[in-house]
Amino acid sequence: MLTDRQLMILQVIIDDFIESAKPVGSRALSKKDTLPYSAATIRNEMADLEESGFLEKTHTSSGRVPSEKGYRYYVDHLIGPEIHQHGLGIIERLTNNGIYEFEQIVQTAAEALSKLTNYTSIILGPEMFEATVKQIQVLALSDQSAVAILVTNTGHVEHRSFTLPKGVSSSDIEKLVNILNDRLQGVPLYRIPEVIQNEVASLMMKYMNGVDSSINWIRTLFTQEQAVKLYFGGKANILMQPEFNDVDRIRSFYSLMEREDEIVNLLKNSNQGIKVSIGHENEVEEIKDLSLITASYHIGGGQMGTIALLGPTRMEYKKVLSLMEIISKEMTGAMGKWYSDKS
Amino acid sequence: MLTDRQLMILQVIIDDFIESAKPVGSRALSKKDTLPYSAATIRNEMADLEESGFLEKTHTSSGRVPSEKGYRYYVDHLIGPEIHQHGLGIIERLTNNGIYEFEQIVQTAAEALSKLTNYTSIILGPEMFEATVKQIQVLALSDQSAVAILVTNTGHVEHRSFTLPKGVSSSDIEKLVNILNDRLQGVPLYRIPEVIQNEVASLMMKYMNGVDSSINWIRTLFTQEQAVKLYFGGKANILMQPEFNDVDRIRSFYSLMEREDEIVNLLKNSNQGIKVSIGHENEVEEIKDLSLITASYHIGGGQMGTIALLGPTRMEYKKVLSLMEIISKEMTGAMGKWYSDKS
DNA sequence: GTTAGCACTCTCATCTTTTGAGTGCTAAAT
DNA sequence: ATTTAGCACTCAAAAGATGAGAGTGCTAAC
Repeated sequence: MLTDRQLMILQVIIDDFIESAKPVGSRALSKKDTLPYSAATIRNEMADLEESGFLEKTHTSSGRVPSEKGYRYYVDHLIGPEIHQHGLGIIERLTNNGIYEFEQIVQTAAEALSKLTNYTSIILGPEMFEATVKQIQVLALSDQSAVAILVTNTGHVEHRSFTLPKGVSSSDIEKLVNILNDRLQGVPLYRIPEVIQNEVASLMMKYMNGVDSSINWIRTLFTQEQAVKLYFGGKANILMQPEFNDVDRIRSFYSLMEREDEIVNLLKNSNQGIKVSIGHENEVEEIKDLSLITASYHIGGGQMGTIALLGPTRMEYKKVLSLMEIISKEMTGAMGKWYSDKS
Repeated sequence: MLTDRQLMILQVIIDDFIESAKPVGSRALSKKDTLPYSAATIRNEMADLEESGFLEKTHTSSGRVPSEKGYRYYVDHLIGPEIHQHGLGIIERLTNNGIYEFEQIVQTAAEALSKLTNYTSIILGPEMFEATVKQIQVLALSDQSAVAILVTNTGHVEHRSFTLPKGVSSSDIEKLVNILNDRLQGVPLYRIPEVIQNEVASLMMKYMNGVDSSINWIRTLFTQEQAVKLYFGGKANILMQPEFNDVDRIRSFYSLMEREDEIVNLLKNSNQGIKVSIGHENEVEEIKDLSLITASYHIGGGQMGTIALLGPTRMEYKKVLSLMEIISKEMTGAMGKWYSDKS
C-alpha cells in the first residue's frame, strides 16, 4: 500500500516533528541530506501520504504534521527495538541494602521515569483486595485511644487510630485481637467485613460482654478502603512541552490530575504488556490530544499495578517504549522477589 | 499620619481591587456610592496615598493598585475580626465515628481549605522526631523477607520491609525484637540510632550469634527519615487567578511545588499564631508576588505542624484569616484529644 | 477645602502590512 | 516515466497603525 520511499519519508517526517514540534516542509527536508530527493519529489510523496491519511496540514500552505494514524503506523511498524541504557537498574539501586519500602520504591520510580522522559508519569499502586490478612494487632495508646494495625501477606501495613469505647478493658482488647487473628488470618481483605459479620460477631457475643453494639464499629474499623493509590512524577514536566503554551490547556490538564478517580479508571483498563493510546484513542476528553503509554507490573499473588506515561502525541515513542518495558520488568522482578506469597 | 478619609479610601480601594483584580480609578470609585466624594477629591487623596507608599500605579495614567505596604497596613489595621461560618466543624465531621487516620484528616483538611478559599493550601505534617517509641514488631512474611513495624506514643505507625539476612532464625528475630522493645520503648525517634549503637549492640553480641555485621543494618532499618510530610490541596486553584494568566508564571509556580524541601523550609519558620507574608516579605523567589498565610497546629507532646495558604497578594485576607484561625484551632483540638501523651 | 473641566497619557483591542516558509501545478530535464 | 525546476499563490505570525476608553494631573472656579 505504501512504497518504501513513502515509508522512509513518513519516518523522517515524524522523527523530525517529534523533535522540533514544528510542521515539516518539503524544502527544509530536502535541504537536510537525510533524503536524496528534491523538494518537489518529496512534495509529491507528501501529498500522497496526506491522501492516505498519514499526514495532515495545519492550514492550506503549511508544512505537514503526522496524523494520529501516522503516529499509530509509526509506533506499530517504524520503530525497532532499542534498549534505553539510562533506565537500567533503577529499581535495583533503590533496594541495595535489602531494606525497602514499597511506597518509596514506587514514588522514586515515578520520579525517575518522568525525569528521564520529561513527560508526566503516573504509577498505580497494586490492588490490595486480593492480599490476605497476615496479622492483626491492636495497641492502646492511652485509656481513650488505640491504634489497630493490619499486616497483609504481601507486607503491606494498614493502620487506623480510634477512640476506645467506654468500659473496654485491656483484656477485652486482647480477646478481640485473638478472635480476629484466629478468624481473619489468610482471609482476603475484601472478605473481611463479611467474615466479621458472620463469624467474629458470634464469637464475640460468646466470650465478651456488651459487644453487640460495637460489632458494626469493628467492621468499619477493619474495612479497608479499596482506594488504589496513585504516584505521580513530573507533573510540571508537561508544561515544558510547547503544546502546553496555552493557559486553558494547562488548566484542563491539572484539573484532570486532581480527579484521581478518573485517572485510576484510565489506567486500570490496561491488560498485560505495553499499550499505547494515541490522541483520540483515549477516552478521556482532556487527553484526546495527548498520548498515554501504559504498562503493567506484577507483585506476588496475582496482584498488579500500572505504570503510565503521559505526554504529547508528539512523543518520543522510541525512547519511551523501551524505557517503559525496562521499568515494568524491573518492578515486577524486584517486587516478586520479596513479596513471594508463602502465607 | 493618615487622615480618616484616606484610610477609608484606602480600604475601599483594596477591597475593590481584591475583588476585581483591576486597577481602580477615581471616576469609577466615585460612581459607586460607597464614597460621598467627587472623582477629583478622591484623585487628590489617591495621590497622597501613593506618595506615602500605600498605592501604586501600573503605568502613568492607570488606576491605582495597592502596594505591598498597602496590603500590610490593610491586614494589620483595616480588617476586623470575623467568623467564617463555613469553616466551622470541618475536622469534627471527619472523626464522627471515633475512627480516624491522621493522614486522611490532614489531607481532607487541606482540600477543604483550598475549596473554601480557591487558593492553594499546604499542610505540613507534624515533626515526628520527638515522638517516642511505643512498640516495635517484626513479622516474617516468608523465609526471605519480613516487615518491621514501629508504633509511636502518638499513634503513628512506621513500617519497612527488608530481606532477611541468611541464617537468621525466627528465634533470632524474637530475641532481637525483645531487645529492641526493652531498650527502645520511650526513646524519642531521633535517638534511636544512638541507642542501638550504644546499648542494643552489646546485648545482641551477648545473646545472639554472628550479629556484629548486621548491627549497622539494623540501625539503618530503624532510622526514621526525618522527612516531614506535605499535604496539598487545590494545586490547580491558583490557575483560576487572573495573575496566573501567564505560562511562565505557572511554570515557575509548579516547579516550586515539586521542590518539597524548599516548601518545608518555607513553612517551618512559622512560630505560634497566624503569620501573613505579603509579596517580597517572602524569601523564596517564586512567591515574591504571592501571599503566604501560615498557622501552626499542635498535637500532643509539643509536636506541631503548619497549615499554609498560598494565593495572590490580592488575597481575600478577611475571609482567609478567620478561616485559618478556625481550622488551626480545630486541628489542635481534635489532635490533642486523641494523641494525649500518656506513655 | 472641594469640584468641574480639559489636555494629555497609556493600554488594549482591532486592523493592516510585510515577510517567510510552504504548497500545487506545469513544463522541462533526465 | 520519473524527477526536478520554476512560478504563482496561500497562510500564519510578527510588526506597525489606529482609535476608543479609562485614567491622571493640574488649573481655575465654587
